[in-house]
Amino acid sequence: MVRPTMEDVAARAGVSRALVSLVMRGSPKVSDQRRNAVLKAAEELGYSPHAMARSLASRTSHVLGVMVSDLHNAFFAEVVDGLDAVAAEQGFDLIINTGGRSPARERRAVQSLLSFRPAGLALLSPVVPSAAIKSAADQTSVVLVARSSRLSTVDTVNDDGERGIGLAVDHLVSLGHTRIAHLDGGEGTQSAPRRRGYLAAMEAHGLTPRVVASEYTDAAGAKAVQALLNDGEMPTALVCCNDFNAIGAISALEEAGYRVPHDVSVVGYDNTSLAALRHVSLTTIDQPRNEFGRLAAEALLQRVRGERTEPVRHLLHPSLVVRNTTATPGGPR
Amino acid sequence: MVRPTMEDVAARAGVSRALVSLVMRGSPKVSDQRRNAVLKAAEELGYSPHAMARSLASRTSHVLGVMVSDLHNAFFAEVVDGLDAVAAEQGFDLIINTGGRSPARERRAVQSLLSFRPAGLALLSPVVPSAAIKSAADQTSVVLVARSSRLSTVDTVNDDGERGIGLAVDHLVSLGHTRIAHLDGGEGTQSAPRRRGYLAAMEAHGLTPRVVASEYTDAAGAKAVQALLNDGEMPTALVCCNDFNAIGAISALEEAGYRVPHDVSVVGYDNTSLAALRHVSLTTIDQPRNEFGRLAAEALLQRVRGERTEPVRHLLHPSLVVRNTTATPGGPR
DNA sequence: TCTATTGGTTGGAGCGCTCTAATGCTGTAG
DNA sequence: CTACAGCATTAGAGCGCTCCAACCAATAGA
Repeated sequence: MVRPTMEDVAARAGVSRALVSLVMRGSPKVSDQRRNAVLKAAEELGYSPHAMARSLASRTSHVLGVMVSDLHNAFFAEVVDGLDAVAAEQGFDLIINTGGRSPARERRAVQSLLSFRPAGLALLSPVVPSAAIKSAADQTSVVLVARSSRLSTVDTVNDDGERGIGLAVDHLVSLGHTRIAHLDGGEGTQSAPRRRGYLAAMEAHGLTPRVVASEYTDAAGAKAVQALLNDGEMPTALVCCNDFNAIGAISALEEAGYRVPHDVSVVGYDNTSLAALRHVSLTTIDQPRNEFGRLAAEALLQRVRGERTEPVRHLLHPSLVVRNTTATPGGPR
Repeated sequence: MVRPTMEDVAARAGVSRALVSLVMRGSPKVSDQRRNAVLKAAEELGYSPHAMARSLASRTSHVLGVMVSDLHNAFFAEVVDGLDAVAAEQGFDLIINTGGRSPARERRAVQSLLSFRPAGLALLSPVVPSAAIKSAADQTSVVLVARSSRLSTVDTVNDDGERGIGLAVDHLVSLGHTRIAHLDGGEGTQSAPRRRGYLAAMEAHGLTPRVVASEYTDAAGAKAVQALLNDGEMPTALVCCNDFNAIGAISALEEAGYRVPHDVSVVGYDNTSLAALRHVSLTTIDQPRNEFGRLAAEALLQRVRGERTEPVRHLLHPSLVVRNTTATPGGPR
């Protein structure tokens, strides 16, 4: 378990430690003969370079830190895929961490990532206060994904939630719906733009909006439908704040004897893997998650390379994914 | 962006670097006066210790590496929660990484984790060949979660899949079912014990087993039901290899006009968050995922502390979660 | 022939920290 | 008044690596 060092490899290959260092970094200015000797010795000893010693000595880092606020949410898995693809392309490694949506734990997670002195830090939908983000940004380049910020030192990558909900409303209107309600995300991070988008789209179509208070869970979606039922008149279409909420809404509708989409159309938001299940087959709004990750990584790497110091604000276009929970009012023709 | 070092803090506090080091490590042998001066200086400078320099100098590590084979699967999120809880308790940090279920990428991920010289390494359901695991185990303590191994140098944490499926069969039999089929996981990691468990349980009850080839996806579950339909006689209950498979099976059953659980009962495996959705409400087998993580972390820390060198093999008891997809044959009374 | 030039190679300093051994400084006992 | 604990504090070496400047052929140009 005691691992060989460069010195050991150098001794075995009969060269200096500096030469081994050059070989390990793939320098061209090494004769083939020596290179092979070094590689052979390294192989025989099972040597692999010590990342920390390397970055300590070079005063540079080839590591990007990623704080995922919620590992349970597959949304972030795809963002990480995008980050990883770009990072790997450019010779960077990712180290990931999670805050479990608890500010305290998240703060610890960010501290822990910073203690590795990463070249950059991606915070995926962080819940820590803005001050904590600022202090991290004083120490390294920071990009925020799925959270906006006015800090001039951080980059951000978000989807255009206003536009996304607009797509949902347009789709329903084009099917002939006029009584379209919105199940609102309440305090959730992205619920404000989504609500704005709903109101704007309804107004643009000359329709009367109806916002029902709800939350980002399936239980909340079901509860909101109960409220709608008690209220009397059921709309012919529901635009939900996210997929979980939509699924809850659908099950409550079905329990109450409504058929989806025959009697009521339902649209979700996020295009989670859930929505694609044939048993669910939810019409929803897709966010380009992989692209989020790619752009976040690129933003970080641009700063690392010193190509840019101005903050960048990416606002990506969501898209509509039509499945089987929307139809013309009165049922599919 | 140029960060202060211990030297800077020492100068500001008017003490030596060694004393700052003692304060940072919470040593008791520092006078309160100096301690406060140091903490104040550190605070003012925004100093935080450099994890790599620290572990380089101390030749020890307070980091556990975690390789998650698939970040998209929420199963692992809970395992990570367990790992994190125990690690944090004992002053260890987690660094996570993912292999995206690709052996090549996974290998890179493990290499990257090893380059940080972690105190231990947890591999969650790795797909790399056993040789790669062995070579990692030569370099640090390794624990495998949701993958078994005969390597004498690694610990393992698994659920007893045989017993889990047994619980499902027992449950169905107690409801009065006799024609119970198993949708098999094919090449999947845990499908062999699950199949064995099914066969053993059926035999124990004196029933005729029926294994249908399938896979760990909802599409495969639906396809297996199609095969069953073409085959003629539909069983009254289905024990599926996992939750996704079960959901696919359910939707295919419903499309074919069967009611679940009225005509056919369905049991999943894994108790994913999916299963708990009211729209799905799937009877399934729960694995103690959080416990997986806790035990994995403890196994690692035992080795780190040198308390144990013999490998440990944890085989945890799964449990049955009854929801709304199982009932007496012919429908709930 | 002598000086540049080039390409391969090396020693040594130093990155930010920890750890050991040694230092200075009380206070108490002999 | 010396001796010796016992404690807080510090200097210095060293962790595994990178980087710089220096070095040493071997070749090219004058």
